[in-house]
Amino acid sequence: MKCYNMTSKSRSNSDPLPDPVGFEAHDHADCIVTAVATAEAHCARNGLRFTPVRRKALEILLQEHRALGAYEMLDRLHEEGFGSQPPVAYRALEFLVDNGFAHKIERLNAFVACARPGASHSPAFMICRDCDSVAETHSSPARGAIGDAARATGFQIERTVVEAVGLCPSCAERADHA
Amino acid sequence: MKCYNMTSKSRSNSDPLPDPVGFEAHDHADCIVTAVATAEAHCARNGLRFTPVRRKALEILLQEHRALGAYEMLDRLHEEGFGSQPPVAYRALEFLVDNGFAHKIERLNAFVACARPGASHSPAFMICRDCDSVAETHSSPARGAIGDAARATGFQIERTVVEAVGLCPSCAERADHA
DNA sequence: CGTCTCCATGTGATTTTATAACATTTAGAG
DNA sequence: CTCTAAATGTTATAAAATCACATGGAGACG
Repeated sequence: MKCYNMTSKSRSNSDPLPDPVGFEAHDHADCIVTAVATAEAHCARNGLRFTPVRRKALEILLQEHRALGAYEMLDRLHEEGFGSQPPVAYRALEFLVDNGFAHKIERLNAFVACARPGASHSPAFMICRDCDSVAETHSSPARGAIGDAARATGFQIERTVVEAVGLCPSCAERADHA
Repeated sequence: MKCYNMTSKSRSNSDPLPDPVGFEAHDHADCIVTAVATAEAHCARNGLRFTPVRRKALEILLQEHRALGAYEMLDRLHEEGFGSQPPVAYRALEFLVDNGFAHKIERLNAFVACARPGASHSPAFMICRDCDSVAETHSSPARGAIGDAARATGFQIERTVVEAVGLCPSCAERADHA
């Protein structure tokens, strides 16, 4: 299966794929296998329990390949035979986020699988305001204006939320036509 | 009244002020007057209605000088004689945010008065995970890794959310002692 | 001055997102 | 085998945000 490193909220299977400009095409089935294996190895190394719900939650995020709300995740997990109450989803997602297998998109109150599992990084996201697709890249908080400000004030940065909102290539093109 | 350009969530009047390292001391009463006047002028110039609720909401944010949740704002507005239902607060806050008089801190689901009203800018925030204080600075989205990624992919950035989470100077110092 | 229209305000109701509290189960240590 | 700590499941509730609709006031226009 071919797909693009871009996530779209409400795209049915019959819709055309979004314009891949700048978003690397890759083999999705393979990337799921790889990501799950990476997570499994990380857990084994660190004495973490990669339990069935946690594994399934990660698989769902990878399969969907888009930002999923906690309650959407809950529905999926429940369909798969897990519990039906919010904490089931929130706990699995918390585990994935804490261990770097997924990220929370604050702007959307939603979660995406990490595009670079294993690699320690400060993620940054580009969020399309039109189609809600999300692409992950990385930022260097220490460099740049915020790093300077932190050094100047004595603020110790532990984590950064960097989310750019705008138009993805395909929606920008559509907007131009109108 | 002297205060610091730093906002703290749960600091009673009797608590000592936070360490001002890196946070400019300034005359707070004056900064409120200036900010309100700036907003008023901007509205006059642009045919916007700077109504009583909107003005009061801005004054409250400025006075509090910290990130305020929508429901906290609602309580304050209600105390001042305005309506008691959530839309009252959400609408006033939306107006302030849309016009650059306030910003939403996504990470906290809360709002702060803009520290640079009038000046068009991409705000960035430093949020203390210990005391919830928030300091505003600015970022340059076009430069830096995210700008590069956007250009490379054809993503059009319209707005950025940049929030650094970590320890403010005073909480970092306290942590060192422990 | 009237009146029309648009926007703002106010309210009740509901939806969406997230956490608290506690019982039960299960994996792994010893 | 048993003990312990962590994980799972549940009910209940809190917190954040929006919907839908009635009322009211400011300004445009005649």
